[in-house]
Amino acid sequence: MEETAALLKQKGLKVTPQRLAILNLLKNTKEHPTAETIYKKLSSDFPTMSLATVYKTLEVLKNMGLIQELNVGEGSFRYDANTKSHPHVVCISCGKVEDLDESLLKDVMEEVKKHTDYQLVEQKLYFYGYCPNCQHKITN
Amino acid sequence: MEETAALLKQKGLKVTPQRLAILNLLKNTKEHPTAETIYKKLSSDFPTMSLATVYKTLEVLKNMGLIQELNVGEGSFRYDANTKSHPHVVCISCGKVEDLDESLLKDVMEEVKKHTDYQLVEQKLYFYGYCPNCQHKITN
DNA sequence: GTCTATGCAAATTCTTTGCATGTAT
DNA sequence: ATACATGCAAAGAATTTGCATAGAC
Repeated sequence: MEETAALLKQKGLKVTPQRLAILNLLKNTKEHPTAETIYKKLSSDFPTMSLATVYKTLEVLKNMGLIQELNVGEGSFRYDANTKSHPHVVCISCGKVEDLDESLLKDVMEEVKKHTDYQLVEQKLYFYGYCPNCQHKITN
Repeated sequence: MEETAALLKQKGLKVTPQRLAILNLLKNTKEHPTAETIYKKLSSDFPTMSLATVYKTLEVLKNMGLIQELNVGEGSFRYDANTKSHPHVVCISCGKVEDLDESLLKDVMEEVKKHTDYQLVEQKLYFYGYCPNCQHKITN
């Protein structure tokens, strides 16, 4: 993943092992982890890394537009290397957070613009329900 | 507002001045206040009321389905006496949070169901942009 | 009178900050 | 060599909890 290093450099950021690890982790997961989760996952590779570094790094990456911060309604933030603002589905049984196809947005935005005189620039769409897995559990 | 007392009673809750005040405040505002805001607004009428009581009351009212909790992405929650899950617009200049017409939802949900195998039960839709007021400020 | 709600203070959780040291450039 | 990043510990904000007292029923 030399690509990740290039990304950081391009943004004028120093390339440190911690930054690489955090950004790569986010790029290679679909889990939308929290700062805490990231910290725990990396603590085997970086036993001395502090949670503060995770937060500082996430802040920097967010400001540089390399990641985005999600707020699913839990009281803590989740992070996503997909920076396009795309809709999410949250499983209300197991807590999993998944992406929804972004193609939804166009139609939705059209509709919304009819209903408001705000000049819209962004949106956050969260859908809640039972994932296929949890549907089975409940049925049984 | 004897109606509010009846609502509480009906849910098996004791009717206290604090609960009445909090629920009435939420019913009579379109501002989607935070716990802190509610606390401040009521502190003239209830100088001895504590913030913990506000939080406890909001928790109870939420669990009873009399209010809903919003998470606009600020790190603190807002509260709304309209318990139907309806979309919101947030002004990214002045921070105001307004309701959007709920009629939007039907079409949106139809569309979303085509894109996921989750069994959807709810959604939270937040749109961000500039309110008419702030649009003027920026233009000038 | 009983049982729940309140108010205070302390505790928790998530996140941010200050500062000395370490490290990428 | 310089400037920025890291790690630690302490501070901060939002929220929750424990417990004695007060108040609703």
